[in-house]
Amino acid sequence: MELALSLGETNPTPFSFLHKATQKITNNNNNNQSELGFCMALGNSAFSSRSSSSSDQDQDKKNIHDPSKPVSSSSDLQLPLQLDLLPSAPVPRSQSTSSQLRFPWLNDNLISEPVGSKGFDVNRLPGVGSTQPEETEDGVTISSPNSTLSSFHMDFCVRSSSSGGGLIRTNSNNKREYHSNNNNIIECETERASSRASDDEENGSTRKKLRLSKEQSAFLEESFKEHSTLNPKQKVALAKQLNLRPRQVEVWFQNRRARTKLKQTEVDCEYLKRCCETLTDENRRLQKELQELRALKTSQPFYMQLPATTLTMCPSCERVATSGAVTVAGTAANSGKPTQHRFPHGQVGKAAPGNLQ
DNA sequence: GTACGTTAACCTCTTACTTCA
DNA sequence: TCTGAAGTAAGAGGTTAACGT
Repeated sequence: MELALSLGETNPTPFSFLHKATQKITNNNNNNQSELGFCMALGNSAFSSRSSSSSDQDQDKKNIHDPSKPVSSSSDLQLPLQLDLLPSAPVPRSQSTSSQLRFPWLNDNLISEPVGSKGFDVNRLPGVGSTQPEETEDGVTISSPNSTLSSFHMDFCVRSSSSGGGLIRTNSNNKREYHSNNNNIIECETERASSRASDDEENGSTRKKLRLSKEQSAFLEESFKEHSTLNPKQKVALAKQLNLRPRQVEVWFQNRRARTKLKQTEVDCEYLKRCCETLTDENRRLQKELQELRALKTSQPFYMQLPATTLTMCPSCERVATSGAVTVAGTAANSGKPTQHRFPHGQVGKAAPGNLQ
């Protein structure tokens, strides 16, 4: 993390990640026919442009120009990584967990569906015969919210976290829950499921709340590290992989970006607070120095007859060489030669002409 | 080349719901 | 058991860029 603070200055910054931001602000100021007054930027030093593949050009363009985007992955510094979310070879049904487990409400038609492509998940109703839910282009399942499926009671617990499209989770009470496609949760060994289902049936208008499984979240998180935005292909692939609707993946990424931004804003805020405090202290110190110098000016007018050319600033610590240096410089100024001040950092500063006011 | 409408992607704000202390 | 805070999925509305006419 680097912080760059530029006051009334448009010089190139050593902070590479600031270049774009500074440029942007400068451009804005140019439009206003005024110079940049204050520029402060905070960010990850890893910000850098990256080449983009043709397929991801649009997304990458956005990624590059948005400094708010987190750059946590190595892919931001390397060649673009093609995110292939589809398994290289489809897992045969016989190897999948769901093939070994049959939910009581699943008929053979559904069982014969490939796991990854179709079937039963938190968003899709397991269709029964011709009553299969319609799926829109977006993958949105149009189905009755008042499915009776959720009223089934799980008489067994499944080891798999995701099986047959439905989601098996372990809740805080160490009870397994089955998240059916209309978001009702069926618990193992509890009566809660049926009561909840009946609640849902009572007010079918209430919005169902899906809770992504840890595995789904982790997978999405990994994908987010690679790309904070998704192109349509990636979105669909990811949705397929996780048995979610593309819309859900889209929303997750939106919320994830918002969360990242919020956190970054908090960090920025904290940092700016500290910077503000530092600058306030510095300002106080400089005011004090100025007062001292003014006092010196009034008490020792002899020196002030000399050109007030001796106030220098250490380029390293940016501290003004104080009264001692002034005295030396002033004396040297008698000889008309520029004064050399040895700063504690080993640099040698040259006294620049200027007025002490 | 410019203006205008459409569309898709994204952002921000908000709501509804879950979880946890 | 109740309650409030925090976290989060999802909806709504606005903005912006790309594209076609």
